[in-house]
Amino acid sequence: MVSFLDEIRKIEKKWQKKWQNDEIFVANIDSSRPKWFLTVSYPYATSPLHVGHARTYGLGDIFARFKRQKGYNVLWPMGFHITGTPVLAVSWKIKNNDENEWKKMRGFISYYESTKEGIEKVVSSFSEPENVANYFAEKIIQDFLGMGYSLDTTREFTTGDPEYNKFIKWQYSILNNKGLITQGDYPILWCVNDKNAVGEDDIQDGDELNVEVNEFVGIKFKLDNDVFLVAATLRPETIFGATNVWIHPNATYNEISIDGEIWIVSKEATMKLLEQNHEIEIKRELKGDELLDVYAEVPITGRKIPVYPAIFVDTDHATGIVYSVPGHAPYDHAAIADLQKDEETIAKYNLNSENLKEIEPISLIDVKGYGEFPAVEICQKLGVKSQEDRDKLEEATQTIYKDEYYSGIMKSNTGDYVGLKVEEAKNKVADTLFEINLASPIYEPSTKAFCRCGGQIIVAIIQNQYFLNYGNPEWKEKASKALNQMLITPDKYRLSFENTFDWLDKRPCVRRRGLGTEFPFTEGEGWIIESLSDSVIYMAYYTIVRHIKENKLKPEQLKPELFDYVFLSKGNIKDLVKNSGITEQTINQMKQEFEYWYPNDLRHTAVHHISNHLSFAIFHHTAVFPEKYWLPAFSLNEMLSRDGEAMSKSKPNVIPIAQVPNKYSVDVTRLHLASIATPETVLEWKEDEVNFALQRLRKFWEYSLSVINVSNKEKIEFSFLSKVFIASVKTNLIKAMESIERFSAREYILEGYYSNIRAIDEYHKFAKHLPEMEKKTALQEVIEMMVVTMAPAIPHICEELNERMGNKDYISLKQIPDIDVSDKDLLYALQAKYMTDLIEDIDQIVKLVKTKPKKIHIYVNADWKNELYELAKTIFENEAVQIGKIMASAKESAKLNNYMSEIANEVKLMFKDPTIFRIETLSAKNQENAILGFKEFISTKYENAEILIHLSDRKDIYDPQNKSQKARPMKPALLLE
RNA sequence: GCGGAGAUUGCCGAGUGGUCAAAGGCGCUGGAAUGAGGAUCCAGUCCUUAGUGGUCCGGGAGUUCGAAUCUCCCUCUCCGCACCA
Repeated sequence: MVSFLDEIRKIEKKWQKKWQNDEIFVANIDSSRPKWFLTVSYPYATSPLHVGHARTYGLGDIFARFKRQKGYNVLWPMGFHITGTPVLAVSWKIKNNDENEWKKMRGFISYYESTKEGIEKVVSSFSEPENVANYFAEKIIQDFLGMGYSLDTTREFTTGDPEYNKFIKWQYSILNNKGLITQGDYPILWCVNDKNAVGEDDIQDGDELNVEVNEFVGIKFKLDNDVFLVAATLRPETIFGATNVWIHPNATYNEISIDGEIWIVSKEATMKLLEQNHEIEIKRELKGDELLDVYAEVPITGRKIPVYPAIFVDTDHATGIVYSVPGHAPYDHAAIADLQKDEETIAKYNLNSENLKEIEPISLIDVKGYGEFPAVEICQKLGVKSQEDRDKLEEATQTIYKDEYYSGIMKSNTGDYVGLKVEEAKNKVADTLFEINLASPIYEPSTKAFCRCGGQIIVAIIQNQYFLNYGNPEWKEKASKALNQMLITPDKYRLSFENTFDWLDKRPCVRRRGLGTEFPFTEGEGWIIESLSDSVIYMAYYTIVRHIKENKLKPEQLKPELFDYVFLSKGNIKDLVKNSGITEQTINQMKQEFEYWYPNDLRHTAVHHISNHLSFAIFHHTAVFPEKYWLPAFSLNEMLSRDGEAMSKSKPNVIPIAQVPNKYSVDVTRLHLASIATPETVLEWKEDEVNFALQRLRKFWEYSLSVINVSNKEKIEFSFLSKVFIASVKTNLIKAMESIERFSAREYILEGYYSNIRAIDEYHKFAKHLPEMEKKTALQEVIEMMVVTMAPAIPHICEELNERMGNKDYISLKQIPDIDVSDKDLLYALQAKYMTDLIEDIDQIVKLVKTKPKKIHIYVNADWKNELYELAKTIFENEAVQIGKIMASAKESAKLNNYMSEIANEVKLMFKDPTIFRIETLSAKNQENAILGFKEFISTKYENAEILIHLSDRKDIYDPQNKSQKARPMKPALLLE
């Protein structure tokens, strides 16, 4: 027997093939229909995609399909990102026989190749970067089509295409013309061996080390001979507590002439400074001990302090010279304490021991939780014995740094900075020092790190680096205006954009490494446009790429004037034809297509792009295009995790898209991914829960098949239960349609699909006694509505059902009709809810009494109670609920003032739970009708108990326990006998 | 560091001023079916009760006729910030 899974898997493949063969998702200009242009960010082609990506693309597909079925001419194209370093990194590692990379790639390729030889062959081919990109681009598209995505694949391109590079150059010429590109110095991580910039990829253990650039303040301590000892610090505010300077006695130092001054720094530091944009000449080399016991002048305070030896000084860290603040720096405290009792060293370097003994810590910061000298305190607390207790000293330093930074206040001995928080003082002191030219920035990596080539990593300053100036006020303002007009969904991400916009400033936009478009203003110098610039206006390129390919246009034909004309309507077509050699017809086609499709109506992507590419996309659109082409809407979703860890390409917890069709099923996975959580939550993938989607899909399939061939020749008059059923389904579908209009795919599926499956279940439960033909006809009506409305989510199964219903058209292209819900339908839906509650109540009591009732008396409330509830609802719609007010109003009501004593009691009850003033109620008559409609079901459910309905308004009803009094609208009273 | 988001019943995850004891799933318990298991189906799953009552949404205080939802404080968790994309 063929299992359901096998069957739908076959169906999925069948329809994908048909869609492709008939090219039903290829989009062309059609001015008779409104257009809708969707983009989902193109994937990076260095690995196969996984179900986490399928969450993002799957949502996009639901939107695209929905719009298509709502009468829009939908364009959803796909391209590939291959620029930047990743492709090269993969290739480099494969070429250099990096074991891990080989292993990783073998794993990836095994999704697609079945033989060992096949896998090896593909991986070996990755030594050529273009093979990496081409292979994965092809596989990713294959995976996408295998998920049933309704892509227009005729517009594929990669960011490495030479034609595309022309487009990016055009973008940069516009940005440059508008003055949005600026130049300046910029510190970067740099390998001394390669003489090149490095990224995380290039650093040994780069992902763990997390190396950053730190800016130290190199403070200049003047010696008598106008030479400066330069001590670098992250805490310039402690300058007021300096007691001495530390030098490593055995290390080698250089005296250098730098930018017109003479400095002494460690030999290693000299080498680093050479890369940091200075004029440097090395005068001489000297040993540390040559500098001991001389005096240096502290900037700002002007005090003279001695130079002492310390072995904790690391000459490969910053300048290799340290100024000592024993009151607030644990290392300094430990070192000075060591030295003061170290007669041997004092003698060895012939230090003036009286002066040395006089050195006392200086207190300059008030810190909560500490006394005068925090460093001394913490060293005692942690039991630091000497400057060689490195671990403890590290810990002490971290703790003090944090505590002083957040809660420290500058003391009275700190000149202009008295009373400032350390957080502020730190920068102010640094600024002052820079101003009076007694300090200079020194850059150093946050951690010692080495390049994969073995070279040390330092910080270099790139001069005249190019930046995109997102800080440009006019640009920012324009972008903010664009943002304010946009739809962002879920809306909570709007704030993230606003914050990003706030801090966005200059961003370096050229790179030394990686694939990409050559930077047009420094041709031949080896500068590449940074790769995010490839991803900000490329949506426009989709509209024209087909014409470039079909007409085999050459890159050199794609002159800036062409793009100016097509995108901005600038220039003269005759000249353009002459200059480019492209026909007038082709140029006009490109222009028309752009103008037809643009703007990009919705861009859907994962949230982690907010702070970069999505924000940049807004910026660049405002810079390049006129307002009518700005981006109107973004929709976002979070990522996917498994076992609590983000599913990411480099981890073993991934489920590749390639395995979805056979491991699960496409429609099941689509349904699950879109409905299990709202887009803004990180979704945890659980196998067990996928199964739920499968069961529901099967149920839908079976229900559908059971009515597919039903043909009802005579018109069937639906009974109450059937009407209620159809009304509930319609109400659910209306909610579903409203949801998907807002791009809430989860609600759409929950309401339109899961709720309706449940409604069908319920109907079958309640309507057992109805004639078969009526049940089938009602179900058929419902299934027909569901097949067309749910096709965007589960297109394959819906196509199949549509076909089996005898239709020749594609459900993927079929219009979703407007669903009418009449007042009558709303009433039915309310009655259904009323009955669900009532049956639950009966159930509850039956369980409590533990005997089987022979008679079930249902007491429907007196009419005046509805009147009272309605009155309360009106009065308290917008104001505080008060008992006196309702009594007074009731008294004035002709209908109610006869019942004032009962009302007094009722109102008291009502006030126990003021929420009661909000509910929708049913009149006694409508309650009765509902109960009558369900009477047979209830009776059967309780083993043919007799159902008796009593209207409390009637005089001589059977009511031995006076239950009728307790009946409330929507809550009838019960008596079981 | 800078900036942001969040904490819901055994777990995941909806709900963001009013039928909210709080959807749905998972798990668990019982039943149906079965050679057994799995899968499936049905029912139950805070406490109490011939019902319409109590307690509850990280902890504490407050606003309101009414708070999971709003405000303040506290505790904890997560995310983004690169010559990565």
